[in-house]
Amino acid sequence: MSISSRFAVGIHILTLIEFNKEGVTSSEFLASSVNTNPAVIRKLMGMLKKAGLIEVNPGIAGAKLAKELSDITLFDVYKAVNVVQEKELFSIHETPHPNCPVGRNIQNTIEPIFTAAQLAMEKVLRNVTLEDVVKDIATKENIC
Amino acid sequence: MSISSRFAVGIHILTLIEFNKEGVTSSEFLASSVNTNPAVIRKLMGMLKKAGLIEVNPGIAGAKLAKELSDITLFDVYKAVNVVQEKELFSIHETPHPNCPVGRNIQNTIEPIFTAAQLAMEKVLRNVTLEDVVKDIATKENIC
DNA sequence: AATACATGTAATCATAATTGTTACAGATAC
DNA sequence: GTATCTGTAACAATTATGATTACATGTATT
Repeated sequence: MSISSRFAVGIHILTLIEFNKEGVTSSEFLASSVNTNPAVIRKLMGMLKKAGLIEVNPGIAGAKLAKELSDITLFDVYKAVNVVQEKELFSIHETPHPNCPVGRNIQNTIEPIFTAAQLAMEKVLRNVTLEDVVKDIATKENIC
Repeated sequence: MSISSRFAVGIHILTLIEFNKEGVTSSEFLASSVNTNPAVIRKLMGMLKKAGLIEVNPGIAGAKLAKELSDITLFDVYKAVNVVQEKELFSIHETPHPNCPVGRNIQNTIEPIFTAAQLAMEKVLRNVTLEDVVKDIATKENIC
């Protein structure tokens, strides 16, 4: 099991909008860089727009960032593209048998541990911004 | 997307083996508590056995723990039941376009961040043992 | 040996999520 | 009005999950 690549593609989209900020960043342009279908990109753009991360309008070509680079964390993107729900990174079997001491308690015992693990993962994402990503790529391209 | 309930069920199995340590813990008995099919349990028992967490033998009813409770972490169970591969909690789109500065760098830039997030999650699992789980349930049952 | 019962394992199925594809409606600019 | 873009829905291919059935294999008991 893996978390959907919508997350990675969402980061790609936002990063490329920044790199191409002087130009027009259409869904087709983005799709070419990501190597996927423009409709896939437009669906993701809709999610990013709904989350207030980009500005994009019907009929008008190109998307723009709606916030400062340093003000968008990877956690924001992660939430925007809806890859993992709150407290649902781990799934727990639904109906264990209530006549068994383990069966009737396992869910309540495990749930806070799973939630803590999920939060620890998400904390890492909160501590990385798009600015970090853009700068890292700029460094790799020697254009810093 | 959620991580397979094999993980939660694996914890359930090991915990119930401990609670029933005076008796015979067969796949049918476990299946009844988990509320699933015995064949599902036997498949998981095979994984737990392969990881050295339980002892179980063909033809002989019942499974036993192969280690001390305090010596089995939830991370051990997580690895045993094979729910998430190393560095693969997050998936990254495979073939971005190499002619684009973002396309040719995004994978290498994102991968260490994703790995760090996965490791943070797994660290929480490493710090919880089956003993913790068993004691928590015992407390809830007022049999501590 | 024969029987009963357990584990080990493969095949199959229903369901759900993901990703890509096509198509088209609606909005904008020229 | 035409061209171009976004927004969105419908559909298909692929994959993972979890349940189910069936049966081979191993052990204990009689």
